Amino acid sequence: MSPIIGEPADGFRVDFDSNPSLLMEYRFRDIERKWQAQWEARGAYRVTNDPSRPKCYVLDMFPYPSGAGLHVGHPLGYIASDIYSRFKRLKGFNVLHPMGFDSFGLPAEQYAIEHGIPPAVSTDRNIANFRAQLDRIGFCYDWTREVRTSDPSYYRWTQWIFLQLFDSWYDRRQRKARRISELKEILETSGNHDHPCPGDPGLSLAPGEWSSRDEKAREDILMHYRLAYCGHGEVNWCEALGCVLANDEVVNGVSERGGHPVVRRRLRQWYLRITEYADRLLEGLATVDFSDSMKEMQSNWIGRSQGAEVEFEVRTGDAPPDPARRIRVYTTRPDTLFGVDFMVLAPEHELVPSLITEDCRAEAEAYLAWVNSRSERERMAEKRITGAFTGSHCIHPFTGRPIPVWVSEYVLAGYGTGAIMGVPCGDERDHRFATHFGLPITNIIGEAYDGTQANPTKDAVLVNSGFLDGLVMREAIDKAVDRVEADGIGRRRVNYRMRDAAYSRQRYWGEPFPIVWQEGIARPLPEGELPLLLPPLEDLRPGPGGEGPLANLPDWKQTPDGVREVNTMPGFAGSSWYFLRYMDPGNETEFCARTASDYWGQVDLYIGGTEHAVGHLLYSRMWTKALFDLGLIGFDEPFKRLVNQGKIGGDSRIAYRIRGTNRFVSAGLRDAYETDEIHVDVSMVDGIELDTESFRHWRPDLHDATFELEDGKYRCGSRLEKMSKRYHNVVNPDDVVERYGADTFRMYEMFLGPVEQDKPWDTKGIEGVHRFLKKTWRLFMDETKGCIVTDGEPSDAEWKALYRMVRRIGEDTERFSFNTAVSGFMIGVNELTDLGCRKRKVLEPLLVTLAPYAPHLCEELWQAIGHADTVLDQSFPTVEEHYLVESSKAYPVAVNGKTRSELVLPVDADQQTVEAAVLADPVVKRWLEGKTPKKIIHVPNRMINVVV
RNA sequence: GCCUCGGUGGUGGAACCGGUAGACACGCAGGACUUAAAAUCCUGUUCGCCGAAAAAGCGAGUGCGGGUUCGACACCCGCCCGAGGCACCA
Repeated sequence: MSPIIGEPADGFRVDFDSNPSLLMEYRFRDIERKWQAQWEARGAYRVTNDPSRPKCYVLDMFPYPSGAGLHVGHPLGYIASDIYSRFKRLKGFNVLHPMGFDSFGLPAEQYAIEHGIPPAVSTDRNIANFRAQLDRIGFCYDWTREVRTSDPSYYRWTQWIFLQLFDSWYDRRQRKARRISELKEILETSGNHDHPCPGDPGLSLAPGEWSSRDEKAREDILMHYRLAYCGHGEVNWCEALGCVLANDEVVNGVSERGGHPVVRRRLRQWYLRITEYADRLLEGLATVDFSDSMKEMQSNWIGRSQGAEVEFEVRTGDAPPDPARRIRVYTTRPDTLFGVDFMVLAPEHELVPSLITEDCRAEAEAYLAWVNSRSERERMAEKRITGAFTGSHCIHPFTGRPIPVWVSEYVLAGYGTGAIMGVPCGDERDHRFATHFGLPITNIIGEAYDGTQANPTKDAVLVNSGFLDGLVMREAIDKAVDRVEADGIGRRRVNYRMRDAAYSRQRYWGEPFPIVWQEGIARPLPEGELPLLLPPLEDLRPGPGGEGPLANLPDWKQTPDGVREVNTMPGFAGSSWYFLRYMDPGNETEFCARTASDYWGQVDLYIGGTEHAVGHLLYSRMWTKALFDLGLIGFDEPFKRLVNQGKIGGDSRIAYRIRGTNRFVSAGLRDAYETDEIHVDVSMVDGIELDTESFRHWRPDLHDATFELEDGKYRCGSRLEKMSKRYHNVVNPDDVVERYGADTFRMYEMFLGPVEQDKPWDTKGIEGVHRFLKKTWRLFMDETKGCIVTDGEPSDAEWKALYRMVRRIGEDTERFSFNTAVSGFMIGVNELTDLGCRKRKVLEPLLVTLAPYAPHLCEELWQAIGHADTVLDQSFPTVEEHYLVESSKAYPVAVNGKTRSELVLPVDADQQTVEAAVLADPVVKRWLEGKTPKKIIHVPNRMINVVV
């Protein structure tokens, strides 16, 4: 990484307005400052909702305004979307390209606790800093549409949408959300027979039963249907953070942030019933343009599996079978039903205590106690096979064979039914279990099972399988379930890995819930009382009993009508719908007018990182579907096309300190010593050469550092790793913009490689792009003569150079290939330079084409060649194809697939002409060695191949 | 273990549908201009062989091994390596 050292070449400043002759050289700093101010003053990026024009909605994932500010990796996606937006504007679209801030969240709260600065204050400060950094890069955001999730005028509507979800339930028959009032009617007139309760599957309401329940009981039932509901559940409790974490915030049993241990705890929590949307979220992926890996991640997360639930009767000792004590297992392989050799229940399974017999009690209870003593983390990390026999048996429903029932921690209480049937010959894990405990193994797949390893095939032919004998497993699946259903011992069932999303946090810096608890009933605040403001609070420590900091405000918590909910909403609340607010940001009576959302519709292009693959994207997709179901918007997928920008990695520089000394040895010589690695701040290094003076002044402990040089230089080691303060390898865009200009920075970030790809930052290459812009400048301007653009008629060669470039830029920009577009500009400008082209008719369209990439330079030159209007609103040039038509083509001529010669032939030459020309070619003759070719393949406009 | 995406010169990368591999840059080497530097411009730059050199030529070459094809970086089969995601999910 190249350092940003010293003053730039043209360091002195001159007032360009009073001294216009100095504009003859490319003074990017003055030019950029001038046009940023003018665009701002003119409202050049103001967007109106104008239904008479075709729309294009280009959106960046809005940032969390962290205190660290932007590094060079953040703007990558912003630049791509900015270029695309400007390009679409030139193509005649009304482009919505807004920006805002996801400004609620944990870091600001953490910062407040550590430094005593209120989150609202530090957040404002960070936003101001972000805004300044973004502005220097010259983005075309319409800042009048900015949203901040922590602004009351915004979160008022986050609260409002929450209330809509609270007032909705999911009708599985109609596959859509409906209002709670409609549910009440249904329950009242016909009970819940047609609408089983998602939150309480056992609930059965006969017609008429509804009205006989008291209000509390009715509200409890409704709560089990609501899309936003309050429930008690096992949650991921993190003692260190004093809060509950969502499943996707827990990684391997520790918190994603901070890596603190997480344990299971039962708490009252708000949830979003996203599981009801599982199928639609899955199906919606087919209608949307996301990358394969993104779709893959989402469907993995949803984790749909198809199978059957089968009930097994239990026999404990001599007691008669008890229909209430059946074990329900979930399996995706009902075809292996005859291969069941044991049952395994999760230790938490409710039947476990009643299944343990006297003979087995000591051992089984010891096992359960052991499991209970282990944290979730330990259980998940466990690789050994453990378990205990309960002493009870099941009866195989088809063979009557007794099957031993075991308990083991590898079966999860929360997935499926919390019980599985063990089929050792077909399942790897079951096989290990059976072998470990010496259980007999039934083979139902004949030779497909080798006796030592399970075979999970679906293509073997079943044996030992009663009515399934002779069938291929794949086909036996349906047959088995048909029989299970016919015999009334089970049913088809679809299962999901995804859980409902935990929607409350015991935190301060988030949206307060517009809910008041009244004798155990959650009462929504009337719409007119929104927003429910987040009260100012000094002390942000958690409240008592796992409640959030708001519980420390008794006056706020207690209202005449009851007790306020003191939890706040999670980070994803505000970000789940922000793309709608940009459409109608100032609306004080609606979250977004239907006319606005009908006009702008789906986001045509959404750019952001992969890290939001399952969280943010699934939540906002679900919110969109719910709002659509309720008729509040007209589309049910928010993002038509998603592009994931790659991460820009840091290129670290490392110095080697001889152990136990303050002497540093150059990288090439370090093998002679035992050394420790020190990450050196990249701003002190030129290439790999360390500026030893700056290094000495970097930290007090380095003042007396000494160096062992090679060739008079101290060379650093280098390593590619994450761009992070910790490694001192962060490059700030401000520095790059100051040294090379925003236009160079924009184009260089694009030139680095495909946007989707991860790549290291290397400042070295930026010179090439900067040279290109200077070269472009010199097409228009001469240092001594000033503007040198002429009015003559361009030559065919000049037209051709222009249109070839325009065509390429148009195609590349449309398909997001910005790196090749930049190279297309370079080729075009090189050609025009070689041709000495100064013609206005060529150079004007060049400026328009380049404007999305280098807006400041283009606007300046646009003005310099005599325009009073802005280059931003011109039309993208139309390619005059006839200048590009070639009459002849230099064909590569291959003999047996190897290129040997080149022949210039007319493009429309027929086969005979081509063959004659080829055979007459001396090089071809030499390779033929007098033989007659078998065939001459001629692909017009491509190549010629002679087959001997 | 499973899934997805990758692997091309010293470096970043290009080759869009199976048709001249290495565009465009960086770096490096040499040169011009200059008192000098910056800036700018020119030439060369995949590797090996042949050659004093240039030109020309020959051979190899897109992670490895096979295959399909007149022709493969691209398609098929089997591996290796890297990045990311999922993972006792029944």
